[in-house]
Amino acid sequence: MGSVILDKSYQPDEVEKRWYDFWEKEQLFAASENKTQKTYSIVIPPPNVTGVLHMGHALNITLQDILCRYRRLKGDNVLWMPGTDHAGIATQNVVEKMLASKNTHRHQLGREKFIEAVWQWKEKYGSAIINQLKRMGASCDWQRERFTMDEGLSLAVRKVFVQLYNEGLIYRGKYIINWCPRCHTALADLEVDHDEVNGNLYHIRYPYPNSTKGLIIATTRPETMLGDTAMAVNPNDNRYVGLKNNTVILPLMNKEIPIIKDEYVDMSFGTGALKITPAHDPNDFEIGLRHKLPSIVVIGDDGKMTSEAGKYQGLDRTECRKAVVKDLEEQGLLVKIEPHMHSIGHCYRCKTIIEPNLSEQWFVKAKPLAEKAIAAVKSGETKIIPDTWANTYFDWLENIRDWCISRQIWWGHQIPAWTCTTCNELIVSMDTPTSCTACDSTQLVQESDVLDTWFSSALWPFSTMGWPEKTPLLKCFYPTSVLVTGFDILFFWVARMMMMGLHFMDDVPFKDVYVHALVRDEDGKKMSKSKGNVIDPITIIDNYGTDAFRFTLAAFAAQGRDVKMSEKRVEGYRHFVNKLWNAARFALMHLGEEQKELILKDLSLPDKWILSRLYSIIDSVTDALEEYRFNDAASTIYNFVWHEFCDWYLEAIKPILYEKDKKGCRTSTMSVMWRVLHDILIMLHPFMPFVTEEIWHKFPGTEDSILKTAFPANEESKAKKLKNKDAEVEMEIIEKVITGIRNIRGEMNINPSLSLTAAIHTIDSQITEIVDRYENIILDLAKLESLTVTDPQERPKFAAAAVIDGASIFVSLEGIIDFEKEAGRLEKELEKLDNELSTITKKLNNDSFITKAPDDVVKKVKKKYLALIEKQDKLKTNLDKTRSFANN
RNA sequence: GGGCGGGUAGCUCAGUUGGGAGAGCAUCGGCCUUACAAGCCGAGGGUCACAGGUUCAAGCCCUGUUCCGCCUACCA
Repeated sequence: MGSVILDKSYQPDEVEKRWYDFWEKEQLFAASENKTQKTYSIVIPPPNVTGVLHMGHALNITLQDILCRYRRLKGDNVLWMPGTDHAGIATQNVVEKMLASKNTHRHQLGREKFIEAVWQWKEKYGSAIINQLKRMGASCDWQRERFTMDEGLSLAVRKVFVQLYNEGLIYRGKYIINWCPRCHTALADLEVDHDEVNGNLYHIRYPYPNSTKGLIIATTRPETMLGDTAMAVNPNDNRYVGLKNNTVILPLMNKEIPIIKDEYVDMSFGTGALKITPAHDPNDFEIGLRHKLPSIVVIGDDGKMTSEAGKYQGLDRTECRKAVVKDLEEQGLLVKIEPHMHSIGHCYRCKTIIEPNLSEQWFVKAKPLAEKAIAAVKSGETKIIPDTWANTYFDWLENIRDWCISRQIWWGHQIPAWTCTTCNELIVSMDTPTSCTACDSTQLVQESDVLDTWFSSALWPFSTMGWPEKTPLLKCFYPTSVLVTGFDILFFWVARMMMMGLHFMDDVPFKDVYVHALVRDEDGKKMSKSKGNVIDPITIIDNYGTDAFRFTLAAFAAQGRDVKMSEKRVEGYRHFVNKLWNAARFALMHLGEEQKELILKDLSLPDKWILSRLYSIIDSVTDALEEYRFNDAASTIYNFVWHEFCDWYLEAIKPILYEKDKKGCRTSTMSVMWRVLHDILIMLHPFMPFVTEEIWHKFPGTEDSILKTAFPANEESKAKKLKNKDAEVEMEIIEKVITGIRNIRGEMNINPSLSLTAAIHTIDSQITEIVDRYENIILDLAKLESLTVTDPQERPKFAAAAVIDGASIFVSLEGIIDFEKEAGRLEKELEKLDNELSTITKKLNNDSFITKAPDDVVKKVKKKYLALIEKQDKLKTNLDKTRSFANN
């Protein structure tokens, strides 16, 4: 008897902590830097250091961990590089809030003190997310954990900046950028979320000088008119060809501004006249450049009107709009207000409405970098999976605009540029210069802006591996094998890593990009704090265990489809974890300590069958994982474990284990049970690391951690030998006999404890043989007292009949049979059969099907037809008999 | 405006070269059968969004319509 008795149900909490500590202590996740083995590497999408784990991380981490653990089991030298991102604006916001609660402000502290405070904050809270990743079971190489603000990574940032500047790919200039008045910084175009809002279209008359007549423009932003420096019409617009006036008066400001002609103006919109505000609209800015118009900044960095706005100075931009509209109305210049749907940009960090503002910023010239990034995916050097995302990737890169990389915040990599206050020379350098390169002055002031956080994360795949040094790590693991990420950062991060990787490493940063979906709530809505539909992964883990949670995520992670998460689903997979646990519990009750090899002598049919099935499952799971079909892999194992291994195999071998079946070889059967469960544990390990490790250690014939074992593979000729089609066919016959009998029991409401006798009528020698040989399996699983095989003869009267291919089974129900009920049951069967038969008959009566369909298809259909006819015949006979019995 | 994805059982979804419509959960009926009631056995339930087309054959391929979701864009 068995060596270890497991508890009746699996208790995850204690197990998880114990094994994670063990794995870390033994350094089982550590990558080796010598390149003798096949290598496999992934860099983690670094979570924000301020962040807490959400569902998106949970899915992302689970998928990466499945890949990493799978690859280790396959024998690869795996590096999973972990780390966090300094998340400039987000982190600064958090710390500023903290300061505000202490009634202070960053400007009160000063830059240096403030940055110090952020570092302190990071040290204190920055490990929260890392600990949460560990609770997910993430098998990262924690010794190598990186942070985007680490010294090494900061050096990489400076190096990249200086080189790009010297190559002319970074420049500084005064352009319209997206300004967040609340975060008080410029943002890249990508960092602006556009939302449709119900706004108004204000029609305003700009009078000609000394006239009450004038031109009418339409605008959604009347407050910007204070900064208008022209009015524009299309040169092809007939309405304005013979225009006498070439100026209008800007209302409220009482300033004469020119009427210019520019083809940009859309003649079909409104009156075809457009007001031009070069300092507050990107298009107007371009037009302003073309026509050498002055730019007047009327809205300041704080969102309030500047002194250029005259009497509106100091008003907030929203208040100013109201005031302007009111004044225009009073002066009779407001023609009308129309409701107008349009989209408005919001800051992606704080949701404040973005202000397009003229300001001096740093930019990356993106086009040349983008071209290489496009080519690498076109040529297949990097594969995007699912490939539908490649189109999105191309579309963005092909239309890319220059990337504004400077941010007016303090937390981040300060731009390595200095201005000489004496001669105004701009110096860009890796190291802090001591004197001006032009005039030798020592009066140098460093650029106060910091870089966009995504600038440093774009370097992540190589900066984490020690670049610009030529490290062994880079040699081993760059390019990385795959990047696993959500589509929401395809442009932010993936495309930019491609650009930087190709430029600085001269090679793609990853061979595959696996783009997974978003996790939504059970109604398919995006989870958000404001909606209150957020499910906290840690709560799920507390309640259901990490393994159940991970398996749920994997099982629902179908390519191209969002994951809808609900506790109920996790609960379902917790049952699966428990099922596995109990299968192991059962096995361990029988297995002895000494069990450690597969014995192939005297195998029973269930043994041959389950081994055959095991080896096809190994193939399917392997293929699915190689192709990132996580849900396929998960459901394949799930069905195998539950419905084949537990429902059929373990039940079928009970007669042998309990030595009721004298013909069985108990030793061999136990070895098969051992081997199949052994391989199941390994295959499930990437999905459910904790429970598999726990069982593994109680399992005979195993030593050390399950992480150190090998994934079952089919390279051996053994696999070929063990795949056994005959056994699968034979087992199917047994299953059908048993199911037929069970069906009768169920339909006739016969208590399972009641033992019955049954007879099988058949002339099929294969069925006869199998039923005879494996009688006790059938007796056991169908709860029969006896089963006799006979040639077709007079059917027993008090019996219910089940018809399968090639045989009728009569279950003796003497004294309990209800002929009416039995007739009803058979009629129902017959009806189903008739339906099937009619479609198949139609096919066979169709000449073109016979002539045009491939032979094997026709053959199959004919065979099916014959089988159905035979079945129909038997059912009819049985029905007739039953009816006649009923009437007697 | 452009692009992408989706509409299959009550719910969530699978369905890999076109050839017998599936799973889980939920529902109904029967069971504490010595691994598991977080379980076992059985059953019911679908015009595969709609309309055409190609084909011997369409959930799958083509065209159109419609509904939903997402991404993207400087029409004031």
